[in-house]
Amino acid sequence: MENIIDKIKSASAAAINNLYQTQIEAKDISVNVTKPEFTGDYTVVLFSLIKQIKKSPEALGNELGTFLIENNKELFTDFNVIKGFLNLSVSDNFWIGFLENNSSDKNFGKAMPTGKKIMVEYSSPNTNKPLHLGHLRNNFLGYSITEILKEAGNEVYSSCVVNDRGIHISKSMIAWQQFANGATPQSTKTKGDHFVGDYYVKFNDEYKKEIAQLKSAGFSEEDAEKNAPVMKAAQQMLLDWEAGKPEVIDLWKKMNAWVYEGFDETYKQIGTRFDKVYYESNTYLLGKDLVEEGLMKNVFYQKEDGSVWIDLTQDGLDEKLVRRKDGTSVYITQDIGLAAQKQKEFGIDENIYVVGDEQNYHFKVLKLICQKLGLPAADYIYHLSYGMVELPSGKMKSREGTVVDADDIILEMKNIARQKTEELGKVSGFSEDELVRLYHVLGLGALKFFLLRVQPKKKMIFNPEESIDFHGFTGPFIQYTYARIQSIFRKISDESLLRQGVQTTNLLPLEKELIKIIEQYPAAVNEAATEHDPSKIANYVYSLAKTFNQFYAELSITNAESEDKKIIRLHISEITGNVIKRAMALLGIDVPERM
RNA sequence: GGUCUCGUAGUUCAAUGGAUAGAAUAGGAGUUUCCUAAACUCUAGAUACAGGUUCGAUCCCUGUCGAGACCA
Repeated sequence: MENIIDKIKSASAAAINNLYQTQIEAKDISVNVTKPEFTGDYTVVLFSLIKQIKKSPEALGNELGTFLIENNKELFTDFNVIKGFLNLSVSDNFWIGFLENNSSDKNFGKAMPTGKKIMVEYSSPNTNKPLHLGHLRNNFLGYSITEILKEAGNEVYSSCVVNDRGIHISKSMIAWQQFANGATPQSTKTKGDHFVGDYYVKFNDEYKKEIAQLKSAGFSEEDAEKNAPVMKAAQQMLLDWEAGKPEVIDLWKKMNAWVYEGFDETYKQIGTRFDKVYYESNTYLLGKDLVEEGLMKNVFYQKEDGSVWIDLTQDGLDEKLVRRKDGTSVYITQDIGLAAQKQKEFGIDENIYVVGDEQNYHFKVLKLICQKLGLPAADYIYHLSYGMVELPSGKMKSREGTVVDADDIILEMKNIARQKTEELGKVSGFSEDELVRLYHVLGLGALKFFLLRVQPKKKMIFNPEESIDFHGFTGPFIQYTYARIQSIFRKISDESLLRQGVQTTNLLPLEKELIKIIEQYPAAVNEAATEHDPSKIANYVYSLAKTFNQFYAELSITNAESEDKKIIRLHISEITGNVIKRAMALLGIDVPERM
């Protein structure tokens, strides 16, 4: 359905066509929401038009305004021209009609199917350490963009590539073998991913110790690093793994299973799920055939030592290695292979990677290579790049113990939710189960909103000293607004009021303001989807909740001055609640009926 | 050294090239016989610097300074 701004654009284009016989496309006309200090609802910016239509902005504005009102009597009631701006007033009837058509539509905002298939790859953890705050940003972004793209009418699959092989895993394995004495997550009552992560840390401690010993025995720094026994053991273990040595494979499976158990618990908490999980241990050999193909097509070339490269200097990048001289592949080779694999398996039109911005260069290269190889959909590889989550002191560093652990922060958020709720004392009559559920919804709502309200590409700062707020531009603020609305509907005795038609013909400013914001919801979803930016939804839903709270504070709903006003305000409340719930769901955030 | 990203109130974030740069938080002052005060109202406070393009620049271009990432 065409929204009001698009309507104004096409009406203006038609009017210009009619008045001046000048072809202007609707999309080239700029229409904004009118600033509150001026009269009107929407503003046509005239400056850009006067080059083609040789008129003064005032004359053009007046002629265009007159024409628009004459020919769209049901839509516009009035206009004024100030400098180069044509301010149009939209009739209350239009808004009331919009409200009647949509107020009880639970699916309001869901776009018509586009027929497009999109894959979103995100999360992609390593199996040697537990998740931290940065991973949460990744997971929330990936989940949210998946839901947003669905809402915008696409068929979306989410996928995850688990980095389950390589030297880092071997390190944890060696440390466990040497120091664990057979301990398990069960025997130590430790969550599996933390358990394995502890041995990764243990490995590094031991490695440092050995380096220090070797150095004091006269080794150079470099030689010490190479010859430390634990490092040599880890490297040997990786070779054994590649050779398929049974006891190594068994240990590897056992330790990965512990990690997966831990991850599953966290994923369940935060609501992450995937349609398809790839394991690098299965995919790391992909792409080898594409190297051959690339050589045949002369996309790649071979150096004298036998290594295979691609020359991207024409595209402003460097030369990139795609196969080592010993025949082993590099990271990007398997990424190319996996991109082709996803394409084959799912027939996707767009391939989105949610990966941190330290890999910007990698994805530029990946896209270029795929394009040059002529892989289908290579043009629609999109790197949804996001900035680091930093502490006030700078980057989180595991070596300095400044990593904010995902499980810890989730637990802390829930505890804050509990504490604040108890202080307010509004939850009498809740069972213990309901309370636990509420703290979960509030704690995760605050955390998710905090991480999603910022544009992905910007790095963000998290200050653990000042815990995440529950007031202002936050998840709980919006959840609270929703709970208030539900409370209204619990109180009204006569449900049939909601099925009655709206009789009012005039809207108060706050009533109209709310309807106007609601009308923009589908456009907001569309914008978030095309820009791959959940923060657009966060900002949108916040402004909706904020405006509703003003409306709620100033106007009485259940005790409205007339029956008609009561009915229309109930309709407004209902659709506001629906939109808040839908928009929050796009961020992966649940809303409580009471809080 | 090369490439890329970012620089907006004390702090954390907004602003398809459009009007007097919005919020939140911290600060100051208020609002509760009536739908949930996790709310609402008022107040004070910012575009790193210098050029350029444009009717108009926080946004585009160039340079400087500052923060970060990647590649050696």
